[in-house]
Amino acid sequence: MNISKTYLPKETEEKWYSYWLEHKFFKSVPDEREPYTIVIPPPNVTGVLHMGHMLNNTIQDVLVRRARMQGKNACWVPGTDHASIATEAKVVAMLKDRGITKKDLTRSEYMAYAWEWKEKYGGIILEQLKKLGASCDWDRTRFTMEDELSEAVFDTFIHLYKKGLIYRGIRMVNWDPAGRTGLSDEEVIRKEVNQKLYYIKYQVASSKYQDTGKSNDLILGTEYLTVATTRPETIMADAAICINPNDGRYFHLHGKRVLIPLINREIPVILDEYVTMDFGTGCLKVTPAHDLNDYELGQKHNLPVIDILNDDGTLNEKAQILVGEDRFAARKKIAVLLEADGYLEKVEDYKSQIGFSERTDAVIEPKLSMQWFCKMDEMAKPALDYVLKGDIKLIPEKYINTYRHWLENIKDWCISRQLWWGQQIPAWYLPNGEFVIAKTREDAFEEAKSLKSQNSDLKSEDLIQDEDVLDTWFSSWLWPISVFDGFKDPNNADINYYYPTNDLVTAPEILFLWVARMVMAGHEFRGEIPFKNVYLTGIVRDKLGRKMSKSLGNSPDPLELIEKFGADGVRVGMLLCSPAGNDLMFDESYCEQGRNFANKVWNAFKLVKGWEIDDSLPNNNEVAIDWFESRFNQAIGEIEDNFAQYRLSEALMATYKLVWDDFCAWYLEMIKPVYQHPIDRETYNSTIKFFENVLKILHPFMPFITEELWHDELFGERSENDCCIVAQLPRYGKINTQLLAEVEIVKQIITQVRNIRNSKQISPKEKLPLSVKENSGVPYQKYKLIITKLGNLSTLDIVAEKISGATTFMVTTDEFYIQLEENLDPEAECARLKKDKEYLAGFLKSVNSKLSNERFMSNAKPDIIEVELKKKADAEAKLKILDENLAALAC
RNA sequence: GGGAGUUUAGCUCAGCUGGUUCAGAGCAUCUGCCUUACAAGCAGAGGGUCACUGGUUCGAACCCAGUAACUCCCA
Repeated sequence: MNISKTYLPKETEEKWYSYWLEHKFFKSVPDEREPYTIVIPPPNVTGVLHMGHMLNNTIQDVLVRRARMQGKNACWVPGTDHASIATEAKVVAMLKDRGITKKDLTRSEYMAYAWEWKEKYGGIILEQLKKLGASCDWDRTRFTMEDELSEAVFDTFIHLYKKGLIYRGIRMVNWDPAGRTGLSDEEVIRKEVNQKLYYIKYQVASSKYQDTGKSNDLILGTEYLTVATTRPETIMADAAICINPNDGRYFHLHGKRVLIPLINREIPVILDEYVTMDFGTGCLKVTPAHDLNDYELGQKHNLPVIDILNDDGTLNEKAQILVGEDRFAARKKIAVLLEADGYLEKVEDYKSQIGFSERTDAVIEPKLSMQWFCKMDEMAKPALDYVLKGDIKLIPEKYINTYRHWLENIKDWCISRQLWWGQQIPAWYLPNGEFVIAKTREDAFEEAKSLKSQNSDLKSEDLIQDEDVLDTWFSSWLWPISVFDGFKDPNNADINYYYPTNDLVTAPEILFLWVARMVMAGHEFRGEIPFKNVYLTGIVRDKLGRKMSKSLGNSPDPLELIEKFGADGVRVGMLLCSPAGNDLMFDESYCEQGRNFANKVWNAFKLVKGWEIDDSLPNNNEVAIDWFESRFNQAIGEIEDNFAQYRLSEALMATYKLVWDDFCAWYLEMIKPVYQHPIDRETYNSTIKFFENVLKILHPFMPFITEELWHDELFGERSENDCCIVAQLPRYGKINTQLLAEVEIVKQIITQVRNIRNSKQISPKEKLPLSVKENSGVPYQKYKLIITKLGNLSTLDIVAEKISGATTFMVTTDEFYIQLEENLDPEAECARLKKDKEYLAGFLKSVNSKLSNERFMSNAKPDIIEVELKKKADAEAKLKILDENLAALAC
């Protein structure tokens, strides 16, 4: 027999992953069993595995493997998301490498390149997930832009449009002037930037105007108001000046009008409590076309929208001055102009948050444009109810508040994007500007012909499809339904069996973007929830608490981690530092701990593997066997409880301690035969059984090492399909609580003996004599063997009298004596006992003060009083013994 | 600006309905061990004013109010 000294993950992992695949253990088809379903949050096709995926998918795999081992029909559906913007960026970069620019391509040429890119790189991340051990049903792999899923997108778009839930409208979007596209909020990166705050003077009209109300009669006064702005180049787009109605400094401005410097356009002074009085001067310039908040303010006050910027960020004719200048150049120039004409009061340094394009790093320009929207308020209501009623559980619960807050203040969803990669909006424009909604040109043509306004010579080619594509989330919100073809065939066997799914594991960042919308889609299109539980993971940070990011370079490469510590080690490492819902401060050392744990299991196996059986030997280990069985069952209960609450790291820790401490450090040590001595058959068989159970409960966390060991001949013959991955988890069995309690006492005794050995620097090899004067009723005879073995004792005598001149210790109220060869140090002994006494006396005092407190006695529940009385009795008994021992030492 | 959350040992976190000898776990640290399963290990030990200030209560890490620091989400 030649077993390596440490566990070597590499060969094991590949071997078993292929074995599982070959034997189709990940595959799921509907049958009579209870289903357990997870749909993967589809990673972007552009994605490479990062630590967030590692965490997320480890959790999913643990849940799926556990369900599988509970006898459920476990189905984990994998797939990828087409990720419009991210992919478009990759494709544009690829084209650039080949010397092609997107502008030179037609839409269909471009799409051909994009698909080429997708086919080449789009599956990388799924391959990487296999290294982690992810037990997805790969036959079910889907892609949000494959034909069938796109069909679903078009159908739902049309459905919602017909229902009146989709409309076109003008709205402020994040405009990237370099990329010349709108961006979603998620693609905007906010950074703090040093800027200048310009204080600009606006001339106030005289009071004569107030009387006549005709602007012709405007008479200029000498009065000015001052506005602080970071964007002086947008003053030409101003629609009003806004002040807080409660601002005492400006009561005299109520109802007045002012002139925009340089262009002398006249605008009103309006009142709104939106303006903070202590920022800047308290006067806010309202520029509806170029600021989101100003836009909303403008809507409220019916202000005109004057857009002075072109798509590329240069000023247009509406600006009247500096036309054609870039916005930043214009900013500098206008400051000079203002200064020259005396309109610039001062300039201050100012720090503020500015949005940048994730792709081009250009400063984002809020811009009004025609977009498609999906109405949300109607759909939000049932989505909220599901969560509030508890049909869908959010874990941790704190997210219910966040979820509610969002849904109660929901805004319509802008679903169009100025990109090519994605589902093109199925809207077709007629030459007269009208449009129809239809899936195909043919359908659109039919539809268009039926419009009253159309003349009969309308041709199919006259229709022009909307250039924009749909937001990626407009396909991913259908994911739990579309992966089971629930749109194409709403009554098929898969969707009826697997839907609603059980658990969704995802990041809290996309609670609104994705989770809430899936709930809406589930209700809208199936009248049902899409999943029962949503487990929201934390964000993986480095140990300094910083988010992991490419630019910081603080993110380890998951594949290198797997290389270094093994997949099992990394999985354990991830879970060890991931309390439910909190961010996790990842550090490689957790993976090291995971690897060490795998190694521990490996070595326990080596030990048992080395044993020879001697059938003539009696079983002396009944107590140890009974104890471990009870302890195991107790731990199963704890683990199940933790899983029920989705406390995965605690479930793992309970498993870890059961295996390392109880199984390895206590049980195996209790029964381990002396080196090169055989073991009896009964103990051996029980141990093998225990070991097999240990492998089972470890499997969801550590699939590879457990599968490897499972197939060792130590555990007997295995048929081809007898694998750990499909073994049935041990069920909760009976617990002997008295035995468990007594063994805890036994462990304390052993620890005390070892402690004394350690503190007196006695070699671990030297056997010590121990005597016990039992007062508590613990049947020590029963545990003699165990205590003698683990305490390395020469004798264990049960005595009736105290032994003088011995080192003593107490466990509960039982007294223990070790007679050492050399004289004990009475002073040290004395000091130790006195310290114990002091502690006990203090403890007793606090108990007594409670018991003598009338209000405690009259208010506390009877069982609490009972406990206090018991504490008192115990403490008094122990004190008595201590006093006797102290007396014996004459100190 | 609005909302949510966090603060317990050096680190990461448990601590349920206020009451067991309740101040815990893992890691790290320290001491002693190469005791033939494992030094990626074994044995033992030491670490905390439960952020701060008040309050409620017979009793507070836990409930209430305020303060401070940090984090996230929305704007």
